[in-house]
Amino acid sequence: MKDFSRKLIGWYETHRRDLPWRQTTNPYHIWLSEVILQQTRVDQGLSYYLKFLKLFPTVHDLAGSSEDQVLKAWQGLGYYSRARNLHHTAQLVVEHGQGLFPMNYDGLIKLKGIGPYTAAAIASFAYNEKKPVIDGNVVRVLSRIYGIEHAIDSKEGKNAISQLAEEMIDPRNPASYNQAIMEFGALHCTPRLPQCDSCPFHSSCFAFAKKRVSDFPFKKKKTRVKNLWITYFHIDEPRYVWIRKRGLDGIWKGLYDFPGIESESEPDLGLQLTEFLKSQALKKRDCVISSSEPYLHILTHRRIHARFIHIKTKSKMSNPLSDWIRIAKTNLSQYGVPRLVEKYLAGDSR
DNA sequence: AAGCCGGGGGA
DNA sequence: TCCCCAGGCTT
Repeated sequence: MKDFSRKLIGWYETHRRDLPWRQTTNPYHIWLSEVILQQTRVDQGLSYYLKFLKLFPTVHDLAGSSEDQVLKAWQGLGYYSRARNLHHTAQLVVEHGQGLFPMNYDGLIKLKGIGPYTAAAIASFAYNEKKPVIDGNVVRVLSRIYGIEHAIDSKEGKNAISQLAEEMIDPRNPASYNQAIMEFGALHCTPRLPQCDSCPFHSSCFAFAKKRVSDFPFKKKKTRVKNLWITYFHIDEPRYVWIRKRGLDGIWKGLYDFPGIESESEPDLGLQLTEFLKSQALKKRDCVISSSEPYLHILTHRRIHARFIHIKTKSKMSNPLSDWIRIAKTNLSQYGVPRLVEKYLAGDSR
């Protein structure tokens, strides 16, 4: 619909925020910004975008770094698979594309970490290809205006939205249209308290006409939260500290933390400490032991109850597990750690 | 289709 | 508290 695009882009031109990734058509810059902004607010991602451009000015710099360096730079932003995929894709682009990104949506979406949204964003912003972006903002705007009565996390809901998005995109200005509809959702047609009174689509919005704005969009499922208890052993030798790299497929994969024990019910701290000391043949009189206050770390799908047991000792561990790493304390800051550990280290790690 | 993956902000 | 954020991957 031509009128929709005209009004939308008109709104955008007067209300748009001045954001650095809107000043460029460089696919590397666009890709970086889009991955950083996946499930992440602009306010939260902006400083990371600037930091990444400074640390890794080109895709060659990113590819030439280590995954650990990328994860360290990503520390605190969450969803760390994004950082691992970013590094992987940078290396692939350098090795198989001479540092050039694929020139269209179909090529982009084959890359790790680039799904339908990100491929459409890069294709439209960098190449002006006519592919509609469908993010949380777009879903909200379209579902309200058209009154989508299907759950947006169902197949029917997704089909309805993507069909509408295809019809609505402005073939003359795909890049501007995509920027505009996302910005409109982010600033005007917000999840709560949208500014319907001053909305340019006031008279053509189904949800507003029916006084059902808060009904759209809706989901069928909500994620449920599981409790997780972690007991960390902060083994503090005079010049060294033990850490471990998190592997497998769980939370914080690729980051570092302390050796520890995880459980889905509340553990017996005294027992865990006793068994730890026994396993390392440590005598209590050879250590200074203190326990941190409990840390409650709230995530979307987890409530993590963490406790840091600080064990100051001059003894060397007699039986470290295979994934433990002994590093100089002065090097600890080079390792990417979860926010939880970062907070502990910044606070009462004495 | 459903589950999993972080961290933070707004109401 | 609850919901959501310029989503994507795995099972």
